[in-house]
Amino acid sequence: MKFILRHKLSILYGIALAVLLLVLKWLEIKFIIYDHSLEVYIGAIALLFTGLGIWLAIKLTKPQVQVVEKEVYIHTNGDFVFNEKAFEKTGMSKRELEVLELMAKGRSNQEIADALFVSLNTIKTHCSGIFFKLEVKRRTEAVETARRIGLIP
Amino acid sequence: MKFILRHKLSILYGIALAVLLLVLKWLEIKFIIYDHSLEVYIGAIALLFTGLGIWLAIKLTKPQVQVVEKEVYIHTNGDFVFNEKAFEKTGMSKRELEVLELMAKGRSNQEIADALFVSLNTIKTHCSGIFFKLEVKRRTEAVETARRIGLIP
DNA sequence: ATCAATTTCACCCGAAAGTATGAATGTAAC
DNA sequence: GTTACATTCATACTTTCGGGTGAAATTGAT
Repeated sequence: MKFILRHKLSILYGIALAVLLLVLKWLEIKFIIYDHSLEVYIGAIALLFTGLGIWLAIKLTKPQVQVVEKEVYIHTNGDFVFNEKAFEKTGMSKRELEVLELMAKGRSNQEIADALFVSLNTIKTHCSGIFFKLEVKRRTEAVETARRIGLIP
Repeated sequence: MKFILRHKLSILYGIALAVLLLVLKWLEIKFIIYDHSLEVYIGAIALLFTGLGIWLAIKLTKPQVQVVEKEVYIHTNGDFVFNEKAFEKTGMSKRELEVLELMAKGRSNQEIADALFVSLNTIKTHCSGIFFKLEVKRRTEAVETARRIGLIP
């Protein structure tokens, strides 16, 4: 079942191809066996596969994604308010947020590990998750982004 | 979310393998029908016109553009005032402040070097100076301290 | 119960950051 | 002119960070 779901597109293409081959065979019988002109057959093939090509191209070409940045101004009256919506949009976990907070305070991974009573490797894993979800490459960048979208003061 | 992160490469390998299998299957089909010259001819026609169809579709259809709106949060807490007194107390130079500002934006040393048209080593030297004068050990800590004492927004 | 996500941890490796030291400029002050 | 400091750059070395992978335990929801 999972296999079917996962290969939905491939299966669809496979079925389409099979149907096409059937049509081909049918055309062959109709035009060759009854000795009508070969050229009509070839023409039909050409037309059919031109259509297939067009269909394939339309189906398979990815639509170009144009990202339009919509600026959202947030008024902060000095006090920090946690942006719940932004947090959910990132898909970050509670633990990752904890790590992020300590990160923003300038703590090293080792210090964060000690503070949360877990191993250094665990913190590294959390960091990777944070960077991926915030779409950044470095911890300083992560802190900047997190501050901008209202995850940390 | 984490699943994708963890198996990014594996998924790519999977796709590559799938493509390879497809190619193999295609070759098989090609050689099975090899001994029927008419069918080879028909196949060539089919292939040719499929290509034509694809070409036509790509050439003639206007590129479909999918617009994705991305919200960019901007805090309008604009009441940042540079703390001149704190700045002088640190004994930092103008150049070091420049570096600090870029550092706070999450830039890497190399990126800062490129932005200021100096070498990476120079930036490292400046960083050392900044850390010494702010009495910190890491760049994230430096950013936190600088923000706290009012050197950067 | 089982399935997905979370949290935890480990290992390897390469890249980036940071330390230490020395040195060549340029510039402003004394 | 020399003293002091800012700016620039280099080399060598250590530490930290981050990517990629695999895996076990736990939790939460259906």
